[in-house]
Amino acid sequence: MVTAISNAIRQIPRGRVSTYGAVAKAAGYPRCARHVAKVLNQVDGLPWQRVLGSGGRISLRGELGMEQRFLLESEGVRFRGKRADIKTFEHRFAPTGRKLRAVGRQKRLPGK
DNA sequence: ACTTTGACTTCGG
DNA sequence: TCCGAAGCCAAAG
Repeated sequence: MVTAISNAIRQIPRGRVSTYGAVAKAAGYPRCARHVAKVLNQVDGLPWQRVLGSGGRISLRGELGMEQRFLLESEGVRFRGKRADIKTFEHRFAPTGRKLRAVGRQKRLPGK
């Protein structure tokens, strides 16, 4: 799993970004956004700066956050205030037909 | 086997 | 738009 997620992250090309949730899903583990974060923190050699929170927000605080933003802008990713312009720069993962955990899970109770 | 741990996400206010 | 609460889930201790 750590491997699957790492691979997914490595697929994000320069000048593009993705989100924890999207990466998790692409790796075959929807709803495991937090694990993506953990992997980014543990495994090195990954383009960590290309993974953002939902909506293109940067989750890292302080210096690290600043650096992430700096690196992304260097790659050409533009920001709108606090968010990356995810609409135009989000990476679309190749459909690797991995079903693993993706199966059997339905949407949340419409209740509410 | 149980508890803690995340660079999360969505929703209501 | 910002904040807190609740939901989520595999890995590590």
